Amino acid sequence: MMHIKLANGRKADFEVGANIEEIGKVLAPEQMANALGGKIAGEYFGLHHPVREDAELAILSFEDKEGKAIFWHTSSHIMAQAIQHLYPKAKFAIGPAIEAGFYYDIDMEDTLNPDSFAAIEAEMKKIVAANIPLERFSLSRSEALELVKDQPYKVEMINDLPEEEKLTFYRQGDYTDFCAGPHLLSTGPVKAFKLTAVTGAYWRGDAKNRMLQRVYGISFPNEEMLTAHFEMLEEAKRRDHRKLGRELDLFDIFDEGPGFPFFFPNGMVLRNQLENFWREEHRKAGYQEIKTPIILRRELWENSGHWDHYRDNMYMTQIDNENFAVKPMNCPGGMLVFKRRPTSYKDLPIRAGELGLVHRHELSGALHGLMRVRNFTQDDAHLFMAEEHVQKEILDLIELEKKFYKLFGFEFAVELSTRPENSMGTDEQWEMATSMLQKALEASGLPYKINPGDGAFYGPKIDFHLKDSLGRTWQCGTIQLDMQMPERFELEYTGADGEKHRPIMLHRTIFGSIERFIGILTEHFAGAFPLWLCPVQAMVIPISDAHRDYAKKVEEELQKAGIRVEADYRNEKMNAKIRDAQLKKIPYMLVVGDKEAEAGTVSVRARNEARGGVKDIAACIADLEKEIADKDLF
RNA sequence: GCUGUUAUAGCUCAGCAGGCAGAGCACUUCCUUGGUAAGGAAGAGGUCAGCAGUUCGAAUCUGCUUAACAGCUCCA
Repeated sequence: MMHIKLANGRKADFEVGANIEEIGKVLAPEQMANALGGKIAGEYFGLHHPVREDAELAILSFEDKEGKAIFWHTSSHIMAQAIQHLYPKAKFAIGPAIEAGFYYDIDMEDTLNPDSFAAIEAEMKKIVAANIPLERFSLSRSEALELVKDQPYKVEMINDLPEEEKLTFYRQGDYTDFCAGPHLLSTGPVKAFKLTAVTGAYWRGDAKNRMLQRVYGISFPNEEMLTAHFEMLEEAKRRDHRKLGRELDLFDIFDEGPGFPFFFPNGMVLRNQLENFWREEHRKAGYQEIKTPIILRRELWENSGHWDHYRDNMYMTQIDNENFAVKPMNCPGGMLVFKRRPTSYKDLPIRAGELGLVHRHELSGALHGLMRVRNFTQDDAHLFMAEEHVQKEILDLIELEKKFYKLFGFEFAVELSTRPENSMGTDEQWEMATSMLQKALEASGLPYKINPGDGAFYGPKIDFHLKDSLGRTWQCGTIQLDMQMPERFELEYTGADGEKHRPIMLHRTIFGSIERFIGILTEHFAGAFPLWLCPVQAMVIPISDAHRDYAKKVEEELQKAGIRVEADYRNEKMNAKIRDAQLKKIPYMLVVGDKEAEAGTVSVRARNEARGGVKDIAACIADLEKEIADKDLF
């Protein structure tokens, strides 16, 4: 016998080997109608799973992340079965659950497109209606290879597994898949589903391999949830920074410059506010500011290692028959600034910030609004220090990053990226640099995960990732520890001992790229920026032409106080002016008519309708100034 | 770069299956002078992304190029 305790506190003894479904029926019968699987010691399983020892068990439903994964994984098998029925020659690769939905990678001659979906969905509907049970079984390697002999990708996967690995299969009717699971007990619960896209994806994620067809889908236990999901996607589309950038006249990208964004007057206000704030915070944190050229001689890039490791992404040019390159990173210029004169240990740490415009030749298919462009401004800084400074400097940096993200209300995920394949330096240097970053991360208490092989070619890094409106994450902040550049550029400082020493260098960004950050910011606030960032902070709305002069007076008073104000003198009804200001997401509308003109007041309407009332002009200015100074998030 | 989809007015889109290019919003002018999300009328605006081809005739069919979107790869 074994002892099972449930999350609801109930417990009982069971025969060893009783499965999760049987246990659940005894201990939590009321949950079993919606049960999809179970979780034991952090691992999740299907209801099939036999339990063999004492355990604490949680029953999983669609509400749980793991429950969704089980549901979607089975949905992917249902789709694969339908595709097998319609395209018997299809070769199947992998078909997992993802953060929202599932996909299956398939290799076949027929090319699928969105018009193919209706037939596949109809076939899936039959499979769901038949409520086919899923059966789990294990095979020896030779039996397994015999079973999948017509499926080359499955053969390759089996051959790549270690000899002793248990090979499990799931069978549902006429479809059998080599698969670790877990899965639902049958196909019936997948009541509502939709195929969403078909795209190309390289086998095993390697661009050198064959490209397979990846069919994406999403599924839910009922139609209402499916509808709600697509409504949520519609809402996300309304927040898309590319759309809002055009609508709010902030920025855009034209055919004339793919990946090279334009900023319009409204966008420049936003951008300058961010840069002003950045400068202020960095002054307080002991930074200097520099600016280095965007075109520099080829030899510099050879020296820095960019020529060997980054050449494909660099734009080249010639000046007077000599070779130059447009900078893809700011560091080499920063090195020259450090080297311009001898440095004493007393000067360290030196923190040199640069809002540096870099150009990188990104692949055309990778471009994405402001999030992925070919020229962008990094809020870069290079910190030069002795080894004893390193821990404190990294910790201070982590605090500075947190301060920035907290101000905007961003959630962020932290990763520690380690040595990539194509990189410079010795193993010893990399280990040392990585452990210094990791030590600081541990001390900071921030949760993080390791991202193996994703470091820069010159050193490991701590990355800060922010989410866009669809939940896609983008790297923004980064803290990189570099032991290569100081060596390559022979940087040194004179120590207290009179000897020359090599400084350690940190590269870092907070916004990452101002462009990307503005993209994230736009989606995060759905274009309704906090007051201090708004291109237009207040719109004066005269009710009729008779109030034009008073409106002008209000406009001028606010302008004198440094508030970004406009007035709408168009020959339109007040309602129309309010509507337009509201659509432009202007935070405050100051309506003025006879009453206000007489009393010297304004009638304040807030875009979020949370604040308002009739105020003296002076009181209105004071309130706006306070909110601007507080950088209040409402 | 790769796979799939797409490209019609500043924006959002219609134009069924080849036969004289359309709507709403925005813009200009006129009328209207109004109290918290759209007052009315008229006007102007397009080499249907570009280049070839098929056809008596192409926005519509075919090919190539360019750009965008989704994903892969890559990255801030």
